[in-house]
Amino acid sequence: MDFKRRNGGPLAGGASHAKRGKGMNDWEDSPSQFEEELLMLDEAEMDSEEMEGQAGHDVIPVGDLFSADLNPRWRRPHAPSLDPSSDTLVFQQIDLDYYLGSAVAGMPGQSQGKVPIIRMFGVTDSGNSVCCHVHGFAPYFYVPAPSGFTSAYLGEFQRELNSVVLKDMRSNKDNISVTVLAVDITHKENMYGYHGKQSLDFLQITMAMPRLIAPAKRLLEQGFKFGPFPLQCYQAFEANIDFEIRFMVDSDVVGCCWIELPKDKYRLREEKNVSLCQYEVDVGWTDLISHPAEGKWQRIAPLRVLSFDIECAGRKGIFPEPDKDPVIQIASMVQRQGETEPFIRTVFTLQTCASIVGSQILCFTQEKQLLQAWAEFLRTVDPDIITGYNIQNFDFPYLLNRAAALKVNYFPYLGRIRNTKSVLRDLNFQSKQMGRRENKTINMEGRVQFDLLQVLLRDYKLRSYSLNAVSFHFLQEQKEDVQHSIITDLQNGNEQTRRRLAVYCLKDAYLPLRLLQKLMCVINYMEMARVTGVPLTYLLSRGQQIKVVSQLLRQAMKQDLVMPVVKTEGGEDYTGATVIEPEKGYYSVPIATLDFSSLYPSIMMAHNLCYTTLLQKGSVQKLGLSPDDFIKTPTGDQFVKSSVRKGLLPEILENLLSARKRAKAELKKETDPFKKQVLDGRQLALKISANSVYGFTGAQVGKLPCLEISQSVTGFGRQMIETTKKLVESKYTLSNGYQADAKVIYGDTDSVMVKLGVATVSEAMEIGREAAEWVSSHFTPPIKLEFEKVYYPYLLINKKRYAGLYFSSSADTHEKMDCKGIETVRRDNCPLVANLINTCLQKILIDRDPQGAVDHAKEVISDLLCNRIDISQLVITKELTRTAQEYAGKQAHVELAERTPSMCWRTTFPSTHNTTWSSSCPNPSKLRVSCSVSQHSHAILFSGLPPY
DNA sequence: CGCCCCCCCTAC
DNA sequence: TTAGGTAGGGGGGGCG
Repeated sequence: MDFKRRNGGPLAGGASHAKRGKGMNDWEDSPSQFEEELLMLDEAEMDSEEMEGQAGHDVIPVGDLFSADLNPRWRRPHAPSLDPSSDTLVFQQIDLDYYLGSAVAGMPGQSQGKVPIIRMFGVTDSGNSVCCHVHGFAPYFYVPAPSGFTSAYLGEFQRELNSVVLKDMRSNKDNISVTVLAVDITHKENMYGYHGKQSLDFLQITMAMPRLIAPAKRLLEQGFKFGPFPLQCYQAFEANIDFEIRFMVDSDVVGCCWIELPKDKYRLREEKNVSLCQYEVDVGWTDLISHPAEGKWQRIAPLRVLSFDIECAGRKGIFPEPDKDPVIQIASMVQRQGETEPFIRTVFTLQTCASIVGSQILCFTQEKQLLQAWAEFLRTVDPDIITGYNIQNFDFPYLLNRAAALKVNYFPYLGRIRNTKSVLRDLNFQSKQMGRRENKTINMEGRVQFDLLQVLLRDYKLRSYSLNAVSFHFLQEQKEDVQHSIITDLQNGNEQTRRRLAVYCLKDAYLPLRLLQKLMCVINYMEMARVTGVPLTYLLSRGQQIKVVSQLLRQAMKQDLVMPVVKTEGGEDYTGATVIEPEKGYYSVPIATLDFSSLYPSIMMAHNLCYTTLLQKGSVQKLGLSPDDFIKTPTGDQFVKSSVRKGLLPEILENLLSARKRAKAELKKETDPFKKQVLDGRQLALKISANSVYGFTGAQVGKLPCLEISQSVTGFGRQMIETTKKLVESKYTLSNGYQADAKVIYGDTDSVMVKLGVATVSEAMEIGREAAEWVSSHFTPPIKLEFEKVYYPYLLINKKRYAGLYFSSSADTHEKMDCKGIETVRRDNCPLVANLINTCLQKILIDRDPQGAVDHAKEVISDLLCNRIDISQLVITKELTRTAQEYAGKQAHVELAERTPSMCWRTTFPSTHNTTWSSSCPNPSKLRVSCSVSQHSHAILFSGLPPY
């Protein structure tokens, strides 16, 4: 039941490793490893292709003029001419938005005034960019028709609603004359609650613009009167759906899918192009074909990914400020998705800079020109995805503010729409998952901003999120060693010192690309977009709920079910899972672990739990249901069986899980590593999506909470883990001929740890498998208990805190030492503690030497108190602390790590809440350390004051 | 010192 | 104008 990918890497921070020790004076001795890499890239290219315009021009001094033709590689491949009467246009859509614009002649939809137009951006197989304007789709929502309503009243309803919405507008700067485009009668059913499948008359109200939906909904809710009907309040349905999602659901488009525009069905813009894309077309919304991401439509277009990093010359000890401190270098690397190396590597520098093999350097004498030229470069390269490290909250805002300060007027046009300025905005995002997070946003139409830091913050739990630490963790590679404090000095030196800075800057642009590739971010995010149906950008800018909403709407539409708008109000929490009281201790016998796979999804499927199957109070009598038609859950809630109506949520879950099975099967067969990656990303996305459905129903401040569902799910779960314990303990007994009475010593939510009383791992595995199968037969499919692993030996410290040697594939050798909840896996302890405990656990579990663990712990602590600890192992974090203080200045919150048993500083970055540890504590009297080993459990405990 | 609450982070 | 859930360990601080 993983809700989040975990940090699966090695224990961070502990290992000591030599850093390239270069001070100001010894930098020129030898090229760094990174420079050698760049050289190799250069040589590889020399071998494989003719060098057209680049050879011999590694350093280009640029005066007042800047030409985009400096390097022919910058441009996208030539776009062959397109004839809409004979050619279809096929592209992978990667971004989708809408705008208000004038209707285009010949396209469907309103012709008067401003109309909403969907815009899709994408790339063809040959790498050409596409901007596609989709016409004729208008926003709408539903309300139940009042009783006695007939089509004769439609006109009156529309006129009256139109008039109240107009009256409600405080200003009408767009000069809107028609707000309600249409009102139609449709047959729909409220998805919330089972009402005997009667479909009712609903009014589908189509508005002229998305932003008119909210006032229309509000006016109808507050009380609306028209014609002969009395004043009444109307409950709105689907009035809170983002317009992009509405369009995608209705046209069966999912994020990052392939779009086909059949010949004769679209128009090519030969003039009046508003975008920088190579093809710009118009199409009616019903004329485009969306291909489900299956078979050949799973492929990914050769997208251009740009990674960049900027350097600024700050003043001593002050965080750079864009109104004062100049941008001195911008390094950029561009790579095609699917290729292994960037084909553009360039640095824009202020003042001269010595050449770097394998990269192109453009030197500027004026900062203004540098910025101008880089913006031009970006528009020429025309990337689909822009990455970097913290570009969202640092590099882009800094560039925009700096360009504004220097009045570089053509700088802030970074999107693909010519006349749309990129503007900086503050965004406050708050969720329970991620806490409160203040972010900045910059609009960049048609390009996906894929800030690697944001990806890592969302998907990985790490001890440190600095680029250096992250690179070391995932790539075993680090940044070029340049202290921020000397950047300005390097800039003010000569072309060699600036060269050193440029190498550093290039590497900071290179590392995000490497990480993106290593973590398969682009592929995994695309697969998530395809599986859940939301645009790629939503995955980084929005929460979890929108993904479920998108799937729910798609499933509901097939059955003419509509989603109500519910007002969000927090209520009482409901009861969750059971954690079996642990029999704490050290077990020198094998402990078998049995798990329910996908527990909550399988409960929802097995018992048909859904909005559409929920029987609200009195429904059983009202609908005259027989006891065979419905079930009563452990929490007393009632749901109709699938024989009466199959729920939407179970359907969604079945689709997700069966698709996951297919993806895993295909993954097994597939030999192409690239396709394998896609499939693996897909199965992961499917698993995560299935797990988030339950959370959605329980999200009380959410789009459609239903506590009857979520509390029934956990209720079944509690019942099941109890039943499992009883079943196992009743069958595996001495009296039934087994070696011992089995005992469930622990269990959490969906698992039981069983002491079977056997001596070997293989026996435990054998009985474990048999027990899992036998217990499964007592539950409704697809609920299934599985044998997962054997721990041997096993140290059970407390609820949610244990460690053991993990056996699953082989009974002969353990795969790892598995630690749960202990200091070794927590990020709020300094690495020293984690390492100490880790070593102690190894001594206890692997060496089976508890006394050795005690001795080791005592030794470390005594070393610590006598200042004998070698702090070199903290060298990485030491550097990070300096970074924090120098970069964040007074903003960096530095406090004594009083609670930690080591001499550490704790440094918290205000922006990321990222905590790092470093160096000696200047006040050892605050130190609080002790170590004791409990006689019963052999557990290492740290508490209280030291024996000094 | 015990008790309660808050905070952080983890296990599911 | 936007946000997935509960259980639970363990440190630390305030309070009586």
